[in-house]
Amino acid sequence: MTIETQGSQRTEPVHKLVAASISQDLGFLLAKLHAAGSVLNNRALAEFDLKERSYSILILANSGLEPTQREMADFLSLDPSQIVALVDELEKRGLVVRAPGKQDRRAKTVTATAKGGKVLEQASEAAQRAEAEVLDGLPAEESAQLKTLLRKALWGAGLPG
Amino acid sequence: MTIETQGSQRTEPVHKLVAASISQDLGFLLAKLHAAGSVLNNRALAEFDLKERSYSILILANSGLEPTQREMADFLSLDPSQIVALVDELEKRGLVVRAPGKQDRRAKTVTATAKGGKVLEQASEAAQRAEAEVLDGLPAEESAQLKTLLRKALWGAGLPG
DNA sequence: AACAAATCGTTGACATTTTCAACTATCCAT
DNA sequence: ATGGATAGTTGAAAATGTCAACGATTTGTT
Repeated sequence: MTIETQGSQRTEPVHKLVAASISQDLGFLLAKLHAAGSVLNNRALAEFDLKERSYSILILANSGLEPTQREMADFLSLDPSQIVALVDELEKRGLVVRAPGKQDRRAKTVTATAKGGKVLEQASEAAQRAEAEVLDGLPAEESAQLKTLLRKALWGAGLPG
Repeated sequence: MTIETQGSQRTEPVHKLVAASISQDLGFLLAKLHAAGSVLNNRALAEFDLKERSYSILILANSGLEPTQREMADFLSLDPSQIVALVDELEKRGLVVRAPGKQDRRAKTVTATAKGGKVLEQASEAAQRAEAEVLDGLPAEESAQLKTLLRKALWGAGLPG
């Protein structure tokens, strides 16, 4: 507990091994920043009995897009069976409801309830703060740039926002 | 199979749900790009009987930094017990060797063998190609920028390279 | 020097997550 | 109408993650 920790820098103490070439590997960088972020995110969401997974389901349910479970599975890169469990729990808590798809009765659309919307509103703020903490090392402009580049890498030019 | 896919764009077909606000969430973006990359990475590394995990161990072992298992655990955000299993397997295959730490005999440093170096050399090329595929949607300059921003978010200004 | 507390690798138990194959109900194309 | 695909669900199996304990060693304190 010497004086070294002067700023509010959240960035990790620079590790001896950063010098290794793996620090140039995209997969590693993504995994590591994601790991760091997950800890903060889950900690922030725990207050609302949510985890990253259930939080993302809730966001989609509240988007107004009336997504089906299959669509959520594809979009979140999760197995459909995992969606079942996540939606089950959120539904049991009264945060979302399932409804049969209007064009396709096999499908079930998931929609947030009013209560779900309320919870999400608060949880979002907490998640925002967690994200800000992860991006503590970057000035605002570069944070925005990072996110833009990630979106572009995923979906190319035809981007929202 | 209409005409739409004109370029060599690897980027996913833009999903209906990109419009949801979760597409602005850093954690989600990291997870999703990481997931997409992992598939390609592991596919590329399978040829050498490596996965992302063992690959990263091998890189560190070959770095010349003589990392201990503990250092690797910290740096890779893995539990020390997982390192044991990974190093066990690589050692069994003759790609790395364990040696007692010189200052600290509790610790064990892990070093790549000549054979390990050879394998790594080839595996790296495959991983490079996989990474290029993931970044297909981004021009070279933006790819470099993305990686720089990730490093900066992780370790702040005191960066290598 | 002697002791206590902390650390490193390892093991094994336990929980969580992932992956996959079935099954029913429904849709779609012919 | 029939056959083949697809949505959701269930449950089992495999892989991963988490954690507490232990012997061997180091470090700090007296």
